[in-house]
Amino acid sequence: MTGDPEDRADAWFHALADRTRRDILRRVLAGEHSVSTLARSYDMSLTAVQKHVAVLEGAGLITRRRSGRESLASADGVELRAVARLLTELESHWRDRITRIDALLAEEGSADRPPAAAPPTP
Amino acid sequence: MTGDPEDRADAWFHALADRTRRDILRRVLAGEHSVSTLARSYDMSLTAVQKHVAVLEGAGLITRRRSGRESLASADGVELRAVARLLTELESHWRDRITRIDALLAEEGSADRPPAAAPPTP
DNA sequence: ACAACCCACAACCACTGGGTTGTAGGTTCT
DNA sequence: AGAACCTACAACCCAGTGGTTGTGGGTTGT
Repeated sequence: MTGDPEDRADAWFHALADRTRRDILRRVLAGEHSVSTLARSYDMSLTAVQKHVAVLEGAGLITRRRSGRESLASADGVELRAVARLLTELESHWRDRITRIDALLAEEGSADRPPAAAPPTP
Repeated sequence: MTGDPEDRADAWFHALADRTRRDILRRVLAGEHSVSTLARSYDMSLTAVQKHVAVLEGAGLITRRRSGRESLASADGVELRAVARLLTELESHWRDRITRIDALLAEEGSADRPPAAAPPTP
């Protein structure tokens, strides 16, 4: 993990950009699952599922602990909230524009119809 | 666009999984930009930027309109909110688990220390 | 001790993704 | 008309991704 926000975002979105991984994430968010248990749900080899789990783990979206011969994957929603927050920050660029446009319109409006009492520039 | 939610999610996250595309999205959310204007900001060919814009458009994250010889890209935050909503839905799996665990703990607690007055099963 | 099971890892393969260059067509400006 | 500009598209290259099989090692149950 490099710590660079852009790298983290790359890892997050890349991990989420596969439907199998999203499904694994759903299951794991609902409770701990072993890799082989997860693998039984998909029409692919165990190794493939292993790799998907590794990608999710590398992105910090899930964690694993060993219990005897099996490796249990679990996840909390905290990291997902971080991803959602990033999207909200992106969206704020748009909201900024909207408020900027509103400000312009208001200014224009006041230019067309100047205040009756005091002039705007003291 | 297939309309299948999983396909849409694939497209969304894949589009967001590239820092150049995220940056383009930021700029475009802040206001309309032509493709060549965008291209000037990056150390890559115009064609590469064109492709990035096409991916974002394919994912429904931005739209384009032609104005004379240039193609202006713009975006609103609505689609991004949809992505964030999807993440929140994923996270809800986790919250469900937490509330389930809380319920179990509460049940256990009441079994250890049953109510003094009325029995729980009427 | 042995079989059955779960996992890790290496090697390989087909396909996609991000990047390039080159060519060509429509627009704007002078 | 001609130059400069913006975009579109095809063809290609290389790296990475998602998938496979095979091997091997630790764990559990009989």
